[in-house]
Amino acid sequence: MVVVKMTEGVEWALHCCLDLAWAGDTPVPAARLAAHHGLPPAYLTKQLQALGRAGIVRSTPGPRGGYLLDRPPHTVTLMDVVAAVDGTDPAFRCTEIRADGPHTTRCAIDTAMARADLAWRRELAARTLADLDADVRRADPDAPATTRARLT
Amino acid sequence: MVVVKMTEGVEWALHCCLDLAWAGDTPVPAARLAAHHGLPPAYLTKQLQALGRAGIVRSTPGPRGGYLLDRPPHTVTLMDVVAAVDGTDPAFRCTEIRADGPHTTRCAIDTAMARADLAWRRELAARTLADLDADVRRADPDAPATTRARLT
DNA sequence: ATAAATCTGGATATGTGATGTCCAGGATTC
DNA sequence: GAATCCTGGACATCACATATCCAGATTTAT
Repeated sequence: MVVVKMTEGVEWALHCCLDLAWAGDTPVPAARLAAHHGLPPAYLTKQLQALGRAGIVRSTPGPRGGYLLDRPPHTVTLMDVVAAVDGTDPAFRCTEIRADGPHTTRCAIDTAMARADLAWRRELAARTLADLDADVRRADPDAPATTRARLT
Repeated sequence: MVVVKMTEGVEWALHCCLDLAWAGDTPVPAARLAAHHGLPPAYLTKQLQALGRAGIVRSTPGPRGGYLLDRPPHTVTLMDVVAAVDGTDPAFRCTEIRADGPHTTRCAIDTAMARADLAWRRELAARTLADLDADVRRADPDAPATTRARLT
């Protein structure tokens, strides 16, 4: 059992969420987002659909359609995005099944790993898209406007 | 790119470390450890060798040989074991390479992820084999002695 | 109405890395 | 010298992230 903490798809999804936050209420087609990041459109689509199912993003079909951020940036945590894309995988589960009788208590290793996993999630849940936006503006105040111009 | 992950090998390595702590100064052959957990011996060997290279475990060849824990349990953190088995992988690296000039500052997403990863590692570094031992004894005071008897 | 743009969701291919196996060599004990 | 056990590399296998494709549905624009 490999406990995967994060896939590349999360990184893309986060960048796109930030892009959509900057794009405001102008829908951005998946193809444009993909081109902006130099990503394969067909795969990015999957991440966007996952974000849609999680209620983070909304889509409108047809010409002038595309994706919109469906919640205020300060209400979308990084954990929300990770959960949407990588799934809300069960945390570390110790696979040990010793033949020493019924396990009444949880394996100590399992508990320790779950604690570390929780610390990781807590950190991700403590930061939102608005925080990322603030970080970017601090380093490069023009980035949001530039991105918006490129995407809309 | 899968960023941070944990392999099944870590779980096995941790169990074996605890087993060796209980076995005291009696060497335990890899084959016996594997049988005790119902694991493929040839693969467990790899984890044990990794632990050896990290200085967590020591081995003696020949009859009556096997593996020994090479450090006091309270000096071996879970992070040590994870690093030994899964490698000290570089933390999350944002792969984004936009064509908008040289990146002087680190990507905001990268920073946020690194922070979460650090929280995870810190939690693992805060717990040692001795802590696990204490947890197990609290739940089942006989477990260490039982395991020791089975392995030596 | 018709055409164009865009999303939806499933089927499927590809590639990487974890998992698992095997073997020839060397060290140690008896 | 024989048996036990570790070492390290080469190799096979398998799961899953990554990537692609396509037939349908939905909306906008003319």
